[in-house]
Amino acid sequence: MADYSKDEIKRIEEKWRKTWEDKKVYKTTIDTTKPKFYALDMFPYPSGAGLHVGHPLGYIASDIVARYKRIKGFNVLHPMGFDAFGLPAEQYAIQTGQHPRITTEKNIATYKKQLGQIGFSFDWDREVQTSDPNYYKWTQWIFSQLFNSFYNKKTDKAEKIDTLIAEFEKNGNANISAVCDEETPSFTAVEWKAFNEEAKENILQKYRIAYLSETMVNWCAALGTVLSNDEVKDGVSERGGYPVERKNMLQWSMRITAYAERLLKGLDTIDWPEPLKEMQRNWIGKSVGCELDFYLADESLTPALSGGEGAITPKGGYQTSEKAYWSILKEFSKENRQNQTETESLLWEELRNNKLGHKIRRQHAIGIFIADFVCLDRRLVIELDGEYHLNNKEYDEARTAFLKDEGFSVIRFTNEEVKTNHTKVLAEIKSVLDKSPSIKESSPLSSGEGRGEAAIRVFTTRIDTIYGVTFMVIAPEHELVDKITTAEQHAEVTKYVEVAKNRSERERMSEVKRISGAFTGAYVINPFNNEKIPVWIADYVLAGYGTGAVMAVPSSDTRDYAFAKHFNLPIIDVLEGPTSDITKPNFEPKSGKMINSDFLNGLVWNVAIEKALAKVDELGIGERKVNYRMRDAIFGRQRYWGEPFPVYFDKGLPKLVPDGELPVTLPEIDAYKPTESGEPPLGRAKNWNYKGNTYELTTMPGWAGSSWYWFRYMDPNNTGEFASKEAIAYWKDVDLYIGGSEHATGHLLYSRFWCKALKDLGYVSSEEPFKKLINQGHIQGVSKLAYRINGTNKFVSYNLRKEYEVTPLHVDITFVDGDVLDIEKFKNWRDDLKDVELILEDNKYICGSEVDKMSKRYYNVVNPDDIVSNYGADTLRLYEMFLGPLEQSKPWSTHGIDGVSKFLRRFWNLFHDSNGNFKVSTDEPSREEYKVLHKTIHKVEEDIDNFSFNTSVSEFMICVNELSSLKSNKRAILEPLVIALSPFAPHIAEELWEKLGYTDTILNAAYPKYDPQYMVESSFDYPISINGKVRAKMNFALDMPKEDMEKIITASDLVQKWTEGKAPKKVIIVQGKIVNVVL
RNA sequence: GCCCGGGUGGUGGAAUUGGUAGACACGCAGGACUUAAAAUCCUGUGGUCAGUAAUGGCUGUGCGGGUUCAAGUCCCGCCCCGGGUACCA
Repeated sequence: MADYSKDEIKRIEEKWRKTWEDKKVYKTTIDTTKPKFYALDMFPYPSGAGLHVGHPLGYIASDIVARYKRIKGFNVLHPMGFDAFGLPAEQYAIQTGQHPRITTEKNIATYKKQLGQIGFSFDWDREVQTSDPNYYKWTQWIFSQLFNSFYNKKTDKAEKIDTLIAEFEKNGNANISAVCDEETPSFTAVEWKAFNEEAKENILQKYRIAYLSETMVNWCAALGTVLSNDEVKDGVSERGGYPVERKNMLQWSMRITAYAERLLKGLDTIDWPEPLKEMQRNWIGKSVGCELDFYLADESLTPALSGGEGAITPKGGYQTSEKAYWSILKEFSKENRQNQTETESLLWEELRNNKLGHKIRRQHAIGIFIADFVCLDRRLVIELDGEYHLNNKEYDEARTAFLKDEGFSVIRFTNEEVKTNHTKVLAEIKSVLDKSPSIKESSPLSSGEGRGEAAIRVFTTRIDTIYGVTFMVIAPEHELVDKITTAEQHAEVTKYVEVAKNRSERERMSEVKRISGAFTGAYVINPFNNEKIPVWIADYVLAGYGTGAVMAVPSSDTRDYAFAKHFNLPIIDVLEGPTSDITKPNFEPKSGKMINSDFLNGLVWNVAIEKALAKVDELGIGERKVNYRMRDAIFGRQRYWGEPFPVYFDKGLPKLVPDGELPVTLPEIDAYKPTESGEPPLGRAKNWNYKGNTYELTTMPGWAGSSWYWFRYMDPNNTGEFASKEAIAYWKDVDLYIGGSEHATGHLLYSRFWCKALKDLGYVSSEEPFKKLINQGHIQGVSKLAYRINGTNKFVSYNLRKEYEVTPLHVDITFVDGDVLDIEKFKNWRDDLKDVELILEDNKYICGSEVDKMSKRYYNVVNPDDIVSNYGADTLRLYEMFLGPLEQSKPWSTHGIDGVSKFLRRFWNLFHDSNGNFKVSTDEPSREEYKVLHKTIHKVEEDIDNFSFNTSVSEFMICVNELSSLKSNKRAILEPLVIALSPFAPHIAEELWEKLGYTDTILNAAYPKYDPQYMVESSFDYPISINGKVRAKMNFALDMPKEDMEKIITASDLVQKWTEGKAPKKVIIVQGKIVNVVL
């Protein structure tokens, strides 16, 4: 009676989804008696558009694997959740005032309803939402862990910052090998102890894995926030396509660069698609080379040594502070100058304006300290011991030691001395000054010691080509540009720097590569051959990579070549060989032997590099250096809808909210916009503070919550830990992860980073989070187009459009049947279409088609719900798998969905007689029937293991076709078959399983065992090919000796016909495969 | 430009270590059932030539070469499409 009709399908599927839910058949618990399997999908961001047919593609695949592994005896973890923080909900909030939480909750409800119709075996009790305070409590906690960690290069892992502080107290930072900012100053234990809290924290920020720093960020004014590098594509924001500019801001960052090497190496240990690994490798961008100094030629040094504003390096000029501290010290010294003590004022009046014949500066930063008075020319510091100094002997000693190190001598006077006897004080100062040598006279460049101070450092991976260097190029932003530019070139250089600065990133990228640059007038000396080479600036050299300076070798670098050609600079060949000529299209920069290269002549590139490196060492002008393209990840966003930081500011210093007081929940605010004063939206929150201290006002970026969520699924309701030790020990890592490749350099990189950091800190055991990863392809939408004749309200049918100037309009695909437009629906769609005139062909309006991203704005979204209501969930599941290989992108079309729908009906019919009554026979099946069954079991198993779901669906179809023609309805065949099909089409399988008399869910059945004995054949139909072309078939026993076969074949009519009686040259017999007769 | 993928019938796509190219499905054509349609079932279906037909020949996996008894699969040289990335020294 029960036909597998549309209504019946609906009844069956709804019945089972309800039963599964009621019985909680997907509930997963730790079971140490079974091996675990963790099948994970990339959790979705719940957008307002709901699910389209592209979303379930990966979910279906992972669900098949999850169900398959379960019936194979694994304890399967297969969860789902939502990446619920994000920009769209917030943009919507800005426009409408609706709280992003409400938008998000609504969207999640839609997603869950849609997902619930497809029969996924998700354990919804483990659902996570990143915007849930119970979840982001732990995101904040992880942030705190990273804030409290640094990267120890010796142990090659992250460690607690406390151990670093202990080391500072013991030995300063001299012996420490830790990842830190390049500009971190060195200090001794004594100095460390002398630092005030602020200075200490400033140092620690240079080591922390989560840290605050002044950095160049991608600022998107339209979105009112900064974006990470992976969120910027082609100079515009990935979301929305708004312009992005570079801007210096105080920002939270994550020191992912500390993990660059491990992130790179780890790729070799995981089973991911090669293109994706390649993307990560490129993103990390490791290049091995060396840094070396090119000294400025003598005439270029003059301005450098004149002192004053033209000083070339911090140590040689008036800017004697540590660069990293300059911004802080500057403020202090300014303040000090305004609040001078009486004694200081007194002395200053006598020292200023060269009164003693020497230029004296007051409150001047040297290194990390501020000296009261200093004469830079004579390297003398004059200190007054005020109240502060008097009470801190240790501090004074540390200062003196430090200043001596910097080459300064220090004389001290007490306040008393200055007040009571200042003539004597002045006389003493003058005599010391007069006695000290002027540094102008002892040029730092003539002694080996100071030489490095007047050099430009370059990074190169091709030190072997150093004899081909004919000029140097530095970035327009390079710090030495002002210092080395000669007076004659000053105007030109300044102009170029201005132009380069004002060209936005977008312009730089979209522009056709235009060669531009300017000569600075300065020269440097090639340390290998003492050649004098000019220094240019050009924007093809990036300030942010390497040292911001390159040694240009136009004969082996195409950019240098183009530059040299454009500005008519010399070119020296250093490579010889057929592919070593840069002007030829087959140029290969690493081919050929060195020429014109002195002691490197005749060597190949890699040998030459080693020799040249040895020379660099010998000269002491540089060292081997590994550079990474990857930058630290910006971690703050000026947005509302994200995780608040567990950070508050106490006297300007960032402090963590104690773990026990987490989460810091997102406050309610009146509008989701920046404040009038330009603070992030959180600045609007009323009475939102930590014990009176202001909280950090930015929120975490979208990737924060997704960088660890797979751990939370292991133990989602734990209130004491992000996941229990037991759960982490059991579930470990993800065995199969399915999702899109668009997350290659975002989510997938950050997740690996956090996983490694959590491992270093002892919280998890896996170095890599996702052992096996598959990128499902994108299902594209097929848009339908109508053609409006320009300047009219007429539309012309597809094939007639060529005769007019037309503009295509995306038409809602629900108005189109095949290619034919439903004119009525079209006209009623929008007001502006009410009165349009349609030019028809054959009385029809034919639409054009185009493959686009499936998106609301193209009106081409196909909803899985519609497919489910028309065909059922099982058909949707099978069809999406049958579409083609999982990894492949393809446009959606429902052509062929009838095929899988028909297959299910035929499968159903195997269990039913022509009246629709359930009827299976208990007779013993024939060998042939067994063969069909076992062939299917085997092939399907193999296909699932290879994630080749389309071919496994084919195999099921073949199986059903064969069983149908055998009219087989044997229980011994059908029962195992239902189990094998159940991962693909769980509803129909469960229904038939019940009809077969089982009361427990099919999920608890055991996968049928493949028995190869049914595959064993005694004979084989050999294709007989003559000269490689198959002409006939002959049946032979598989164990027949080749010689016997050859005799029969040679004697056969067929062969006789082709050989015309002559003996064949050769007969090749591949047992069980093919026979080839060669004439 | 560079780095990955990939090019197979009208369409989506199959093809272990080289071993019967086009599985499976859609579409199309013909037939059965039906008053009719839908549904279902059966048959055929790469192209081409010969033949009433059974059948047989030639040709065929982007293009041009090569290796091999045998090439969609391996090698060399090109063309085209998709994705990623971009002055990274």
